[in-house]
Amino acid sequence: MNTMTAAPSPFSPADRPQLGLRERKKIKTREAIRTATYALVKEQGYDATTIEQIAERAEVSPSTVFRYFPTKEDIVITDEFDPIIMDELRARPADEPWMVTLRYVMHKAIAYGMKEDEEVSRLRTHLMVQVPAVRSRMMESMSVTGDMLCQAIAERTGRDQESLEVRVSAMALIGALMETSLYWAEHGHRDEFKDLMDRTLDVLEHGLSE
Amino acid sequence: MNTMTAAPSPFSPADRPQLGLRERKKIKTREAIRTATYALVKEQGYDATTIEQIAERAEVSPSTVFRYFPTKEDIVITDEFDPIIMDELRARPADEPWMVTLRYVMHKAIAYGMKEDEEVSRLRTHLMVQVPAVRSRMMESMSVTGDMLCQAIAERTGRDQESLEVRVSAMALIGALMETSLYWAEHGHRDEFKDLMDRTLDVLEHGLSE
DNA sequence: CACCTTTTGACAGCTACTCTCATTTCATGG
DNA sequence: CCATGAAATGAGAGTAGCTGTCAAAAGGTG
Repeated sequence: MNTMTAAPSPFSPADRPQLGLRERKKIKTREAIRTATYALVKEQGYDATTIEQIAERAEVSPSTVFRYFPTKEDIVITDEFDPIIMDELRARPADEPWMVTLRYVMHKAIAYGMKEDEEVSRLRTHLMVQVPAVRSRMMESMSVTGDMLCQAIAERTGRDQESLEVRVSAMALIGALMETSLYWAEHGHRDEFKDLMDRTLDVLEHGLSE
Repeated sequence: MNTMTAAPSPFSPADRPQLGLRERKKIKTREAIRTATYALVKEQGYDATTIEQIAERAEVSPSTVFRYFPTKEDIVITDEFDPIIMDELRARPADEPWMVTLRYVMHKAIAYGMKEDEEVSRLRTHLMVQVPAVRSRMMESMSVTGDMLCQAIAERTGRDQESLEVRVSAMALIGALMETSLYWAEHGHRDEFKDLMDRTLDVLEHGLSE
């Protein structure tokens, strides 16, 4: 479990005086690297942006960049949603139909993601479409979300978390969400993401038979 | 040249005299690289196997390896199924229920994949579980399959190939198949893959609502 | 055989990423 | 306030995947 503490963005380091100077600096460095990366990527594209450039603009050494993020892709694909989704899932009444819960939680997650920084959300999905490495890494990270979903589904339906059925359900859902994001980005973010999500959930709810 | 033994592909170069020497050599080189890779990976693992070693054993230069395969991962994740699946899909009567068609075609694809070389199939899925890069690349390549599936679904259901609904259906299916493969490998290939596939299709058919 | 095209190998170069080690920066107890 | 230990950083070397170029070799053709 990657409980790396430090819920990322919505709070600035100054808001948490209870943390030591060391911790606050770490958060600041993390944000500096991310900010530098987003800026450079917007200026010159993902591939043309090197770690060295990122390090330079963030005013750290290249070594430090790798200490904070295992890969270059990871710098752009923040996944802070997992714990939020999980909490929201658990907060719903246990007897609520699963699809209702899912729909509700997804709406919440979208709202959260948008509020944070819409432009960043767009850049991220844009990169998912354009840069295969980013898309791949995103899928990888979503499979972690998948494990989490398995747990949630198992809790709700009383089935075994490790059963094929549960795992397939989770992965089908992940794939569908992924494709929804891609669709949104490919169409220039013109649709309301929430509406697309609803249509996606409709498809999953009724099965692929028709 | 140590190939010629256990040719992975159902056709050996010698069987196709209609091709020029040039074409036959290319096929042979391709197979040599694959064979060398599989052997080395089995001996010392994926990460420990370098392109240089592969080139050496296949008796070609490293440059040539990259000419035949864009990435190291691609050497192990053959995807020759797409055209077969597509052909089989088109060969089914147009009024057959979609899920029946899908089930039939998947069975065919599995039978084909197994007959080819069971051990290679196992090694491949094993690598998918163990090596993230391979798993990622596999997903990437499956999204190509996804495009193809969109076309098939659109043809069958009369919907727009580019519609969100069709794309979500395809991607959910892909995700589910992926997870089924992983499940199979993680459980030591003990189950019959065909049975797992049936259970997966059951889940998709009835929707994730329950 | 001569000529053209395709394939190959050798090599140089870039960059993501890893590892090690010395230096600096923060935390803490006296 | 300082001394000691722990953590974070920077510098540098090294690995390996991957790209590009160019000349040599092999295959095809008249």
